[in-house]
Amino acid sequence: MLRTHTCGELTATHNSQSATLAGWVHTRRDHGGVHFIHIRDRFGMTQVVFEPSHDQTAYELADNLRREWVIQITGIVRMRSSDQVNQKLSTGEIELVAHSLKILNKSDVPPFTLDEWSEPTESVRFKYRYLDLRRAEMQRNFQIRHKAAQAARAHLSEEGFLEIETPMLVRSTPEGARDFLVPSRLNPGTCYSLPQSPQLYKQLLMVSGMDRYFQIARCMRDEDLRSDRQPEFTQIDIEASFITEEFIYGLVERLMQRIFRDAIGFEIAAPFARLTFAHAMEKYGCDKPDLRYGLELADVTDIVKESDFTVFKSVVAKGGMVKCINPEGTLTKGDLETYIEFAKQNGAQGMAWMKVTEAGLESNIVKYFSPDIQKRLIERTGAKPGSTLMYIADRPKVVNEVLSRLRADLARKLNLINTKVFSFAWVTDFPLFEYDEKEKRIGAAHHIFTMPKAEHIDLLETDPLKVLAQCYDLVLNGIEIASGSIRIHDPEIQKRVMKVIGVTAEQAEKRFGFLLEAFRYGAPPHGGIAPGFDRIVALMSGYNDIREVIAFPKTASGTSLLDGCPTPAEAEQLRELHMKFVVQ
RNA sequence: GGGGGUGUAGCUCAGUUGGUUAGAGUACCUGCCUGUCACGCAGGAUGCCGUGGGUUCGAGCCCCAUCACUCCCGCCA
Repeated sequence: MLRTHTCGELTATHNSQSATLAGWVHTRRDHGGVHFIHIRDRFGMTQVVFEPSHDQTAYELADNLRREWVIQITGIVRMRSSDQVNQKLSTGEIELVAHSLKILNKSDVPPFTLDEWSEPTESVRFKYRYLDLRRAEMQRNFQIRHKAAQAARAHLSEEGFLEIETPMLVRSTPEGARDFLVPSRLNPGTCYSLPQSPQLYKQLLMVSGMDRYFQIARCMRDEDLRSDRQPEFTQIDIEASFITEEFIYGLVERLMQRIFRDAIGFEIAAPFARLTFAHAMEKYGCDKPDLRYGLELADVTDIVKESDFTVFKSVVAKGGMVKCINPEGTLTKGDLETYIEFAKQNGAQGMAWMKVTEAGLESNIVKYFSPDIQKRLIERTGAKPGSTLMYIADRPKVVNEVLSRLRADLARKLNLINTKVFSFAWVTDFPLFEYDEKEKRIGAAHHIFTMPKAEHIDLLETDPLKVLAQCYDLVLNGIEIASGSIRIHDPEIQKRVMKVIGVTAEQAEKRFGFLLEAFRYGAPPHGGIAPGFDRIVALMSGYNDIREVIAFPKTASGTSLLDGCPTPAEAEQLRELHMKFVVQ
């Protein structure tokens, strides 16, 4: 061992003992007659003092030290006087008086400083990610990530789940996200694909009688990226047999409690709130509402259609709706102009507003609303004097989209978000199908193996868009962090569902034949869920950007600034793969 | 695929209406200093103003194109 202790370990209890530390030079302070340095490793920092009276050789050598050099120091632990204690360091009560210094490695001048005050941009951080990861903040993030993974493993094991690996080279499926393809050398003209998720394999494991499966699984999707979407990401993939939705809710609530407790010492309350999809859309305008604040939407379609305001009336006449939000807090004329612009940019025709005062409603359109209608509007919205009613009238899709964004923006602007809270909610009772307006046809809302609600199965043929699914999302602070469903294990129901979305038996056979065949050999009822590990760790650590908790992330265009991938393939590689690139 | 933002010293940024030699902080180098801990003080070095083209007597600044990073929409069953 090149050290006797770590850099975060020495305290008053080690006073007068000899110790050897190894680590990086974090800072140096040359006082002429005495040198100080902070030596840093993953575990902390310790102040080292070089005094000529203690060791002339080490003192002179220390003069050459530079930031990020790797050194080994042996010395005596000494108490600092009370006025010299550094409260910010765990080792701040002591310092190491060096009598031997060995330079293990030098360093070029780093491109950015690794202290807590400098904020290099992402491009620089990603290019030198190995240096970025030396920063205390990043070291903390990956400790949290590690603890979260360990907690998930331990908890699921304790609940009887088996961790089983599924293949990375899999069959391409046409549904869902775009696949990454891996050409096969041994089979000219064919490709594997990288898994978008272990979905089909975990269902096969249920047919195999594994009963309870989990995997901390890497998933790859060749889609455009966002700050919360990387081309490869990690899920805590879970599947279980002979269960109902309630089992998943309880399991995941206990799992989340364990992860948050073990990783960041935070106790989260369970059971989590539950909202149906319909309720979420009505009150929040989206299927992943942030419940850290209220600001609920109110549907006033039935009230305003009796007004004389033609803008609202004509929208209602065309089958549209009118909803409003009533933020309390001061909104200036300028703010309202900004929000009208905001609404237009998000697809609305405009935005109407009324100020609520002690005397009633005020705005340039109030004259079109009778006193009775005004009273009913105030009642419906529960609006208090000082708040502002902001209306969007349009097709339901537009109204909800615009108002849910407006809601999020208002909450931020009016400082309504308690950032110390983790607000979990289950969103349930999603529709099984959705109508694709572009393709003019019905498609699966989740995936085609999702089980309809038992009481809605007979609607499959008569009114498929009314069929609700045994399908659930877990939302944390307005971000979807898990999604799952009870699966169809009955071939008859599977056929009926596929018929609704227009998949023929032949097409199904071609795409998922191996799964459907497996299901003919006694598939148990089963279901599962897949919490997004990166998102959970990011939120626990206080970020919205999952790149802060991924060791070597890609840029928004899917490249790596660190190693420069993707790179052109060598002609020889392509020849072996029986491939030719045709680049325009 | 569409829209927005950014690009100036190693790093983070400022740069006015187009006008002389492009600045600051920090990092870096040198010197001084025996109690600092984001040490201090003094001095020094550091620029393809993303790239290419254009307008102009003159461009960091205006115009066009392009690249990179980034955010949003589409996309992500």
